[in-house]
Amino acid sequence: MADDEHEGPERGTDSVPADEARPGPRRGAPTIYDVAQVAGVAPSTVSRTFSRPGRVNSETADRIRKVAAELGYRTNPMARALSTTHTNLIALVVPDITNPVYFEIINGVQDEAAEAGYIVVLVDSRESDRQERDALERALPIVDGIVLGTSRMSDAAIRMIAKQKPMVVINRAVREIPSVVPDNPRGVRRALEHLGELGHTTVTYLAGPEASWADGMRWRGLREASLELSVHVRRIGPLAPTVAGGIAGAKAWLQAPTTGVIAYNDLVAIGFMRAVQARGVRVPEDVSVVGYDNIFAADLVTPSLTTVATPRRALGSAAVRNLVAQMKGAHPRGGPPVVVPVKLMERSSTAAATEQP
Amino acid sequence: MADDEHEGPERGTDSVPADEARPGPRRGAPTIYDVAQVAGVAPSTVSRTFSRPGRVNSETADRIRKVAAELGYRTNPMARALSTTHTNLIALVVPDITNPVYFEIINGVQDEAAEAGYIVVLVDSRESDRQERDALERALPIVDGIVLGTSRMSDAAIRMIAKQKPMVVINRAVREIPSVVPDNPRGVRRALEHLGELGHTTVTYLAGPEASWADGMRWRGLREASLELSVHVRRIGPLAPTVAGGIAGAKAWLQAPTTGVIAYNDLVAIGFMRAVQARGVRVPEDVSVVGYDNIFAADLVTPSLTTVATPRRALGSAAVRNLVAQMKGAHPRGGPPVVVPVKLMERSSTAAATEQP
DNA sequence: GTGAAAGCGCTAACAA
DNA sequence: TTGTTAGCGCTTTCAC
Repeated sequence: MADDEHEGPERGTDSVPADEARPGPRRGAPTIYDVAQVAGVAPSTVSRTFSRPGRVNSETADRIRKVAAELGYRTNPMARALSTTHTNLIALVVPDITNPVYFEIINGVQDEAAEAGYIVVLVDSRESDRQERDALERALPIVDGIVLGTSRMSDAAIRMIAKQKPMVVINRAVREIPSVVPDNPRGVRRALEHLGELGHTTVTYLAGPEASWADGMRWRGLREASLELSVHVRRIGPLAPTVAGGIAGAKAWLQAPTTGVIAYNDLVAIGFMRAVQARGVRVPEDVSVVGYDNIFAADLVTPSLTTVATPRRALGSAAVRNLVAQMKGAHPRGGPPVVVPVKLMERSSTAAATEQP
Repeated sequence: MADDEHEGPERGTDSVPADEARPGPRRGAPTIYDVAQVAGVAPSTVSRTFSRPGRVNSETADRIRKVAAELGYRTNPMARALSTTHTNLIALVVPDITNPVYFEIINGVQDEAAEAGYIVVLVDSRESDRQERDALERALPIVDGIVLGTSRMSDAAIRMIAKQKPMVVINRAVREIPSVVPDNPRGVRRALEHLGELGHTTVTYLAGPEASWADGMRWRGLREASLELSVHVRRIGPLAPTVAGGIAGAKAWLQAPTTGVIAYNDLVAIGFMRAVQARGVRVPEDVSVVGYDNIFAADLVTPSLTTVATPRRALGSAAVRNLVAQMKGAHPRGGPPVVVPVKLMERSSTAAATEQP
């Protein structure tokens, strides 16, 4: 281990009491210049070794890598970013981390991003247009691309931002912007089919927030399916996409009950069930309810909730794949959204229709 | 709108078919030099205007800001980072985003970080020591500090990293490293007290993962409280901190039932309830169960779960406050952990003890 | 295949 | 208070 003697004194200096070295950037972290000097090559060669392997003789490269390892060299991301103008960061925007729907999306995004060598920056928009724009504005200059997971911003605002950085939108279609969405029409259709097969002739749709693109899609899909399947659908809402929203929906529903109910999402469905159960209405005996999303809690409540499972992890990873392609130079395809399939999870909150409650 | 004529031709060029302008860094984004020139000052003055307001004449500053606004100047974070060596990014490490326990922590961290002008980078360690180290290793060079939300790494590994960047640990105490933890001893004590008051004389503790620092704390707290309160405690485990873990725990518990059960966390409690209910055991009539954490689903299950609420949002924000102080130069205080209070939520899964089931 | 040198955009002494 | 001048560490032509 008789190293290059140049190292001697410096190492020695380095080993003063660690207490002295307060946390922070390592003073004198080795740079390409240090490596270059020890390896007896030019800095540019060291740079190439790490940024363009292959553009350098494999023997010199080996030597350089060895020296780098010995010196503990790590390429400085900021310096690299300054000259290349990309950071290997992507922003993931979600309206509310607290909403169980996003966990899996986050996971999908994380996984795929990690695989592609990107780090993700979380932007929580707190369900607010303003917050979302501000937070995004702050993150924008440091990221290479953006995944918009269910945005609350206007199409115009979204397009504005998409002009500045590659972007892909989840759970929403915005013209000219690549997007990936679950197969909502199919989802609500399956839900309605299921209820129809169980003999329900009229079902109530507990609608989501007015601004929700997905809600529009679902309601439309429901109406279309309604015709084909000759099941009547009614609509209550708009409702907040939460347990509280479901409770509010229940109040309205009690005025004019139906034997079947399809909710905007699982949270609403759960709120609805609790509220009607509290009034003595039995689920599924008196009313069958179908949720949407298949969140974790759907399988925990009593009765367990029949629901349309959206492939949220797939949504997240598909989005990142698309984004990475864009960042690698592919032109953003303004085509139709990528749609990923959904699946009906039949559980215990639905049963054959009996008489009107 | 007769702008500076210099802009004319370039703007024109800029408005060619948008398809041509592939997404990416705005070509020729204005720099401090552009602003300086137009404002008739030196670049350094522009720099100061934004990085050290106050160190520049307020009139010139106004003028500069005006020009900057007109030109659409935005300071380049990468360039700034390169010369200052800090990025205004902090890393938040959580073992599993999917675990409901972390949502609120994430929120607390996000809020406090935003307030302090930091952006958070999410590092999901997938409950794996390896993954955590790798991911952290990647994020390390670009962040100014780290919040470790329930780490799976060894104390030594943690200390290693803390040498490089300011850090604060949540849910765990590591010597020499600032940390913030919930009042676990108090939490389990309250749980046991509650059960004791209800007449339970023997309770089973459904233990968490072996590697869990919190589990150790809770078990220890339980044993101590057991003496004082003269309630017998038994232990089953280690168990995975999941619904599945709870189901496994139920199997063991059925061999030797007790009228009271305290679970490592809510997920375990929920799994336990489901499993014993499936065997015909009634909750709370036959067995009272207390969870830990008060996750969202705790109030959704049947019966709703009595549980110890940990102030997770407070945990997150306290951690960031401490971290920011460190990054601002305060020496990391190796003192005792900051402990935040917990609270017992009495719901429907606990009731007076009857005979042994 | 490798080296020399010019930036990337900003901050930070040091002068004036 | 403001200007001048070096860098920060890396990438990237352009020669050799």
